[in-house]
Amino acid sequence: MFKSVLIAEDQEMTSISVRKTLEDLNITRAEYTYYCDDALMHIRKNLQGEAPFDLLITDLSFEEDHRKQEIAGGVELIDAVRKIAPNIKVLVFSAENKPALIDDLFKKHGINGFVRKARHDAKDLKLAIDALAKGRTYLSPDLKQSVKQKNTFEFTSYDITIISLLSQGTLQKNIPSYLQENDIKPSGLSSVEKRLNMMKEVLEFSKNEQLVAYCKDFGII
Amino acid sequence: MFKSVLIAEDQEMTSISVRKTLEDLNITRAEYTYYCDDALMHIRKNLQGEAPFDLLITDLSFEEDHRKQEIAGGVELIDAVRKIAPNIKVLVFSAENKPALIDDLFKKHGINGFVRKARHDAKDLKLAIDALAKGRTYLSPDLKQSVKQKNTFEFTSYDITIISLLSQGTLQKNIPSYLQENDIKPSGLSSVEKRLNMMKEVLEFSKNEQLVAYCKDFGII
DNA sequence: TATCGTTTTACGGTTTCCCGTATAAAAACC
DNA sequence: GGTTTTTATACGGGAAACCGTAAAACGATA
Repeated sequence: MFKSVLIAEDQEMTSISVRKTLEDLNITRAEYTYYCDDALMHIRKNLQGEAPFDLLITDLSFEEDHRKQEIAGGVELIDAVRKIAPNIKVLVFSAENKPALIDDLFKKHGINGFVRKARHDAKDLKLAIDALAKGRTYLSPDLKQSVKQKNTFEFTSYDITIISLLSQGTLQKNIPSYLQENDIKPSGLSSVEKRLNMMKEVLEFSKNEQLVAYCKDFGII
Repeated sequence: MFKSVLIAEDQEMTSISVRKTLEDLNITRAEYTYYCDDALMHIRKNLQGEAPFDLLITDLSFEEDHRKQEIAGGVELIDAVRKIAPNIKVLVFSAENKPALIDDLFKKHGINGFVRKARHDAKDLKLAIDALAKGRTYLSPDLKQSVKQKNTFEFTSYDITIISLLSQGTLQKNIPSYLQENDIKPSGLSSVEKRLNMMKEVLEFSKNEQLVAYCKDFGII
């Protein structure tokens, strides 16, 4: 089992229950921070000490307040931590439930587990910590299907660029000039139209507004 | 101080910390439910008993699962509870931070306190319970300003209908026929255009796609 | 280099959207 | 009841988006 755990969570109430959960698992050495910057600092400080952290439990969204932070959210914190402590296990504890996003966390940010803040999250969290301690990964049961099934369509970065521009108010006919300036190819208006049509056909949409709504819902943009 | 408290909260972790908070305040008689229907049942059952509940602490959003529920969310629960137990104090504990919505809770649904799930929510919750016990109302400090200032733009149900239709792929020119079928007035195309223009002007947008993205971001649709 | 196949771009016609103005209806006021 | 003010609808010209087709550019291969 883990010897030393760090909790990065800005909600006091949730932080308290996570600590209590650790106590239940007989993990006595746990520290907690309410800010991402503090979390990174704690980890850095204990790197060479007698008891470096072997598990980080972190939220994804942290609220801004008067204290200016270098690290804005959980994803950036994970990347920063991984750079200085590659072997620490990372368990994300968040209310997020967008499959595309969670998939990314495992594949691109190398997290070891994800527990969603939901009905049985206390039990879930214990199971997750246990699984991670045994070298396995963990994903909340209610998410397992949705992440696997790879929701219908794989958006390329090109697609995301186009839809983002639309959602920011860029005129379709002005997208080519933006693409050229950023050396993105193809940049022709017809190519943009073609790609949009293709996306809409696959997803059975007829309007750009639907695409934007869809991408917002699944955290793609 | 309160004698008997009921907690309606679907997240196990949060429910645990709320119970712990009550213990800290020496409130020993607390029950908890993970579903709205159960909460109403508990209150109804204890109405005539020796210790009817004098405080309800409830979340707003409850997730659906296999158990079919009559009461879908916190707002409906509050209304239902108020009908059978007009004197119970109601404290909402939620991550919600839309000023318009919170304002409504106090004015139209007669809640006594609102604590936002945020950085200092544990301290906040204790202060709130104490305030309510003394017959006062309570609102999280970070919300006090924003509720007053009624931020940005107030979407009417008419606005939301229009933007929802767009996000579902309805052609703008077909919106009038939908509005007529549902007896929504005004139903003219010009009126729809006018309203869309007005929204875009206020929010400094130029395209419908931006409106859809904005409404998705703030949970308006 | 020539040829084939694919991808990208250019162009034109049609539909939809955008926006201003004019008319019609309703509400408020005297 | 009549007038003013506000609100809703109708219409039309121009811009943007949509969609199919044709031409051009590109890549791989021989």
